[in-house]
Amino acid sequence: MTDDRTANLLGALALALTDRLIEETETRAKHGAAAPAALVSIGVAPGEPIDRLARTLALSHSATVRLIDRLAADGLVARRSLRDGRAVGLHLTRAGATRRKAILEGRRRVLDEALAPLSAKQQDSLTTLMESLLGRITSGRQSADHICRLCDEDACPQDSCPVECAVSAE
Amino acid sequence: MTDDRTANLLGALALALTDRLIEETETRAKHGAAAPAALVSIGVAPGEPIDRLARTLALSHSATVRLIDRLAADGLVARRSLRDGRAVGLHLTRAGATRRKAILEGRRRVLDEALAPLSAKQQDSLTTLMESLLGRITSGRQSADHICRLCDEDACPQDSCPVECAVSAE
DNA sequence: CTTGATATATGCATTCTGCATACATATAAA
DNA sequence: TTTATATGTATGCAGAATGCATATATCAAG
Repeated sequence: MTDDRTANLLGALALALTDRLIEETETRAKHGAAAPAALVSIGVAPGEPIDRLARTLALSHSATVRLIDRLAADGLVARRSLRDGRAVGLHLTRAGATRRKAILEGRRRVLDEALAPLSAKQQDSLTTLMESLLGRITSGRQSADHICRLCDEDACPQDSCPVECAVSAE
Repeated sequence: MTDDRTANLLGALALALTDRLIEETETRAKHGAAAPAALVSIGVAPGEPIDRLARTLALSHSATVRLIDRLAADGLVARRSLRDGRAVGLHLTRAGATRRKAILEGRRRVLDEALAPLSAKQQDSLTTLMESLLGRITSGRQSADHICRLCDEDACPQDSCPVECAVSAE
């Protein structure tokens, strides 16, 4: 079985890091913690409909519509019509893309600061361990998208992402 | 500098784990994500005033008062008068203590499941690495209490907690 | 006993959310 | 074609959680 203390430290670390990540990204997009995730996710897959974004964010459809309303009012997101006349394709405006970049940079800064005390070698071992944990946590396409909703895709190409791999391996 | 991918994986892992931890603990206490943290924290330090809890939870004072109102209405928390007539001492009722236990067990289950793919040796290395990260993230008493707001104290005695140590070392 | 600080509580507004529903469009069946 | 059903979006409404400003009670110091 797993060690009491290891489990406890993992829980504290996850919570502490997420607090910082939310705080950092939320202030850059306003409209709650889902807003930065929306900007990042739309940037990864432009043109996707609201319905899909709702699942990635794990929000209800109506909450997502309202979120897009707010981001559109801020000039960060634009709705475009699709072949399918029912759906709308979501895109970032130029300002939205800039904001997205700032969000990812803020996130990166928080993570860099946390990782600072580790040597290169230690970072490598941590990476290996995290790959195992992330693979385990993932359960299906929807779960994967949700986990990676704030990820910087450039830093983690699809074929090297343990979350994506876990989905493919199913 | 830190590796792109390592940083990214850490962010994804923290977010994914916290999602699960919140989901698990929130359903057991209702009244939002702060409620389980309140029950856990009150259990660690019974008799503390609302003001102190507010800082641990990183909530405004009024929000904390309302949260305690709700938890008291559910019969989980009791206010007792203190020597200082202005303040109230917070305590868990019997039902509150039971609920707290369930919260910690749920949290533990989530963490155990995530750690399952690691061998004992790997868990040891992970522990060492996390000690460094947690020490780095901590900044003062208030920050430490906040980080540990959902921790199981039995699993992590004060003198072995890297967060506590970071505070003492200041 | 007065003044200022501290701790709690409350009125009010705001934000974010979900549910139920309405509406438009697509898809399939008759 | 017409009809029925499913899908995607939008909106009315209500509820939960929160913060700010403020009121009240108590303590501590002069």
